[in-house]
Amino acid sequence: MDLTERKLKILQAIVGDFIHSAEPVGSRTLSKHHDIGASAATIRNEMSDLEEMGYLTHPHTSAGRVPSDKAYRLYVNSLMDKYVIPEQEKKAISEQLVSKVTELDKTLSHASELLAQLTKLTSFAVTPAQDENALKYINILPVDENTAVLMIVAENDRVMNTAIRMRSSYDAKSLELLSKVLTKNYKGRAINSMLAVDIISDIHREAAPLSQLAKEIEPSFRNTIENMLDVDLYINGLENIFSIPEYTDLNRAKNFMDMVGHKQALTKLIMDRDSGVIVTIGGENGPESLKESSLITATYTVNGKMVGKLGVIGPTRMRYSEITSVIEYLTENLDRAFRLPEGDEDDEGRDE
Amino acid sequence: MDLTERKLKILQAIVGDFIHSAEPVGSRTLSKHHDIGASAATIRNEMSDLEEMGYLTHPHTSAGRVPSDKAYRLYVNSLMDKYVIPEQEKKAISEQLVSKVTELDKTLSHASELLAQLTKLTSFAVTPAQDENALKYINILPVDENTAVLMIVAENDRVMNTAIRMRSSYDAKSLELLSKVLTKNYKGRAINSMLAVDIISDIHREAAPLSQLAKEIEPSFRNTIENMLDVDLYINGLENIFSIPEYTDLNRAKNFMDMVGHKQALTKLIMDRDSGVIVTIGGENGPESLKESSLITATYTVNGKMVGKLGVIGPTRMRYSEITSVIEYLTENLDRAFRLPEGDEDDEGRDE
DNA sequence: TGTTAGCACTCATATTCATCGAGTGCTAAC
DNA sequence: GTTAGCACTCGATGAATATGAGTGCTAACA
Repeated sequence: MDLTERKLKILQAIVGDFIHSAEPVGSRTLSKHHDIGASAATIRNEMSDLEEMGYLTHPHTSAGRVPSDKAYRLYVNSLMDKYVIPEQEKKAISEQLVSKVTELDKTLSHASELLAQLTKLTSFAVTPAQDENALKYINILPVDENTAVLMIVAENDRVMNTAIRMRSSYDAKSLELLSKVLTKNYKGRAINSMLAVDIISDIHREAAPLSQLAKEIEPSFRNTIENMLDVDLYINGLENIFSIPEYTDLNRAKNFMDMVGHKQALTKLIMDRDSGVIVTIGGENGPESLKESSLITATYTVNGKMVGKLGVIGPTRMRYSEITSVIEYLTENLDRAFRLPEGDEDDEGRDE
Repeated sequence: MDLTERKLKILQAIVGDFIHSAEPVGSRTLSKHHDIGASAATIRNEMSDLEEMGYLTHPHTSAGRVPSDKAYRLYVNSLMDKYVIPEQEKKAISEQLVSKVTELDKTLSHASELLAQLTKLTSFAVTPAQDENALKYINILPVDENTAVLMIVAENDRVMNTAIRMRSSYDAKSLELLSKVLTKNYKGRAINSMLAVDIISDIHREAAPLSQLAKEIEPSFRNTIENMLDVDLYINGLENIFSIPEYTDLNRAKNFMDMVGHKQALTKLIMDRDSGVIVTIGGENGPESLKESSLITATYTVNGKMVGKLGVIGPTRMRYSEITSVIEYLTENLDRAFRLPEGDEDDEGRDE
């Protein structure tokens, strides 16, 4: 069976109506409210065909039709109109996101809030993954008699540090030397590759007198690397799901919260997605807990290098057109906010 | 009217029953299940008195009695039995909380998770406020030609830093000098008092040649101080409220999520509470959004100095005895986990 | 051959009504 | 002061019924 022009028109009308009403769509309503150019009876026949083809389902015999994941997919790919964001909303978004690059975390958390507010869904944002980032600088600084601070700077100037309580007394010169050796050794290496490094033997081989110190530093070093690799996940707008008919069923609401509560799993899921604005619908998401939800994510970049994600999660019946547009516009603004003001550097990722 | 022995007994029975059943308690049920030593009719009379005194209410004429906030308060203060935590649960808690002081954030977030799981309520934890903490060390390190890192260490060895993109070229000597002057000037000052400091004029007065540099550093300095003063709020167990009868009403659930979603307000509310295990019931909480909830918070200390809070939030009908015990035990363990292993320092706060 | 009107049938939802029972408050007797 | 007895209240439960949007099928039509 073919997807004729008319079938597409009907499908589009059904998806569009259902997205706004959350009510199964019947043939008569459709013929009245849309200019299909066919009677209710004809539409009924077409609907029956569409159901056979897997685009529609039937909650029960005497109810109207409801789009399947497959229908939403078709809708998103080719049926939906492009949503045009009103100028005043654009302006509001832009104004909210003016920021300094040093406050990445706050800006991001703010962007997530904004997204929840704009879409009236649950939104999230993850800080950029540092995995592939290169180490740039390692320094261990004496602070007082028994404290030093280990500081690791990545190529993108993200800094992470840990205070170290020194067991034995130490001398500043050794620390300085150790810092130099460490920087020399590991500068340029990807941060995630550092977990596999055995700094104790490396130092032992190269600068045996520093061995003891290296041993003492090692756990903190490892720790700091791990912390650098961690990303944060911000979630906002959980309360919004209560205004969505799909979640008036307590069980559904609970499942939703349960799923969102598993931050680790959610973070991984989000990070593993492709770049750009990506829509996944119901079953396409994989995990059982997301069978009735859709995810829309987008990628933002910091200074053209670090890459993070943000997006929304909601029922499969979602205002796809509007939301993809908003997310896209939001990330464009984030990219701009996260671009270095001037003093660029020896890298790609400059396009304006 | 007096709270006779019998009235107290009845009140205790009602609160105890209601906490577990969530159903209004009637006189007959009470006389059957508890050894009050009076008939249902007598109990009825007493209940009527208790209602008049404000300890009980009536959802409707023909329903049993429900405790008021005032009753819960009396119950918490003097009626409830002390809950004894089973040894095996104690062991489980202790094992979960072994930690290193360097990973305060992770341990805390973990403690919050654990608390949600143990209480089957919504839990939260805030990182310690740094307001009163003293500055110990300021350093601005050259990283490469156009980047430096500003690092501020507090007396308790919490470190915060920001990468600074230098506008003009700078020389390492000046940075070092500036660091020294800054440290000398501000060492020992409370972090929150630093927001009022005008480092530009201070430097101008003391070391005029560094003025230009100070100007360049200033925004980052301010920023870093602000970041140090920020606390994080972890929330867990949001999904738990769906198993609580009080929140099967969608509206209540939404209000709850709304309230928890206002993280700033919630953080402030938590931080402003007194030390120790504190219970506030319904209207005692202040804000309208918490009129039907109770909060239990406790204080943990890091190395006897920094002080943070954690706790749970749930319906006023809460297992107060069990939960206060669990929170108390948990914070004791946290205190232990956050105590420095050895090499103590020149300070108070050592008690074991 | 595709389209349409007509009609019987389905089934979730809303409404009404009676019943049930836990609980109260009051009275009168102990 | 305590208790038994009793009328009364009122939410909850459940059966019976009506409603109506919607379907699928058939037969007529262009």
